[in-house]
Amino acid sequence: MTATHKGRSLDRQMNTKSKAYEEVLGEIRKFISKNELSSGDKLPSERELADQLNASRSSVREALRALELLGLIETRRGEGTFLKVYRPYHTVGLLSAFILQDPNVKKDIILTKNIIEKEATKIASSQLKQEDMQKLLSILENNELDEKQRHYNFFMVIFQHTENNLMQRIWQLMEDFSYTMEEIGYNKQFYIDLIEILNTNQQESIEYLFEKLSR
Amino acid sequence: MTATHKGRSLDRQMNTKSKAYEEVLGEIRKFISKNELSSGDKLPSERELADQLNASRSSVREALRALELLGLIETRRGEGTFLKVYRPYHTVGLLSAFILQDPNVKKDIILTKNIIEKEATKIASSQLKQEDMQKLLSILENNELDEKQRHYNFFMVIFQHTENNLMQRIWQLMEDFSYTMEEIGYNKQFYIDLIEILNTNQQESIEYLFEKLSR
DNA sequence: ATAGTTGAGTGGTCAGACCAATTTTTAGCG
DNA sequence: CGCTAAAAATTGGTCTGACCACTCAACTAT
Repeated sequence: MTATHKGRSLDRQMNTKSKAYEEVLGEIRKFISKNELSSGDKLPSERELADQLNASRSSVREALRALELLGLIETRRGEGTFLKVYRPYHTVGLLSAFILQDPNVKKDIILTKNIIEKEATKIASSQLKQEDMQKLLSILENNELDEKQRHYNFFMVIFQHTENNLMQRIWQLMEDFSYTMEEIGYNKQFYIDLIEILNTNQQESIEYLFEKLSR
Repeated sequence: MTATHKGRSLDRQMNTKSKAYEEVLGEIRKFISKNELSSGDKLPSERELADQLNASRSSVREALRALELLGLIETRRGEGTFLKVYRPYHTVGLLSAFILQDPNVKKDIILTKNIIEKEATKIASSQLKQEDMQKLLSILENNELDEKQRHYNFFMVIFQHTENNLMQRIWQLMEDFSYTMEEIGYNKQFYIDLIEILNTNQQESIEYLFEKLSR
């Protein structure tokens, strides 16, 4: 009875029965790395992808829509699909509406974010120049920024001097999640102290300053 | 009822010309909050949603797939779609996979992983009991483990005492990625020293021990 | 009462058809 | 030859309808 059996070409085992759109996701990732695409570059069209990956256009679209919602790609009707600079703020609103208030997750995010900020500051401390300090000060003095924006901009400057993109991305993501929840600590004095420490190059005090936040 | 005019029922303004799947996303969110659904609860079927939201099943699926990729829902063929406990870990993993295309992220991974291991150790240090120390020792003495496995098992014990799932998840992810690249540092003496430090409760030395690795 | 069958419901995937916006090509004119 | 305007091709956006594979509950025959 032949059992036609046409499903995905490669379900090497039963255990890896991934869905079509997940495989498409993986293939797109491979394609990006193989061709060394970066933000702004164009991806093949949906029809082309479907053809090359041996999947239907619907499946390809499911993968692309998911990527779009995550903010990794941008699609322009009539033009195509493009890689995007990852900017988190977009997805948050939607996400937070779905997220149930799990206090454990909240605590993890705050703690981990705090650690990453501390380490980033330690790394960046030797790289910050006088103009960077000026930039940090002007962020503090800019009264048009609310607390969240101030924090984000402040540490954005710092992360840019860590030369560690991965850490910055992880941080941005957590910043994103914590955007909707009331942050703890981080009063204005914290930033002032931090700038002072950076100015006088007392790197050992960074640890101490951040430690105070956790309590 | 007029019935003609079939485009999206509500494009409140021209400026908010959202796509169908985005509106579906919003409608699903409303549905969830209106019916006070929480994790484990079942969503209407795809066909039902398509019908109620006046959209095609394709559009509904694009929205659902995006939610699934975000880790907000879970689908079981033959059963239905269910709300899931939200875990940011999933998203972190997903994003990282796309971020790691950059060739010089290798360095970033090693550095970041190192930082996380250090901080996790500091956090866990006060939680580790005598039996845990015994476990760590036995991992070191198990000659059936290769370097990678030893490292993984060793820190897995430590991360289990941090009570920070997010951090552990991030670490595991980076472990995965670094699996194919030759690791630096981490000779056997490192673990021995670390155990000694933990035994004698010299938490200040943790920082120093890890610092040596980076050079 | 039990075991086996059947059928309805659900997600997974696909093919094909239009529409709408944009780009590229072509045709036409000066 | 050069420019502009129309036509064609390309691309994303949406919808319809069709199967398949899987799950579960109702039904049936033993």
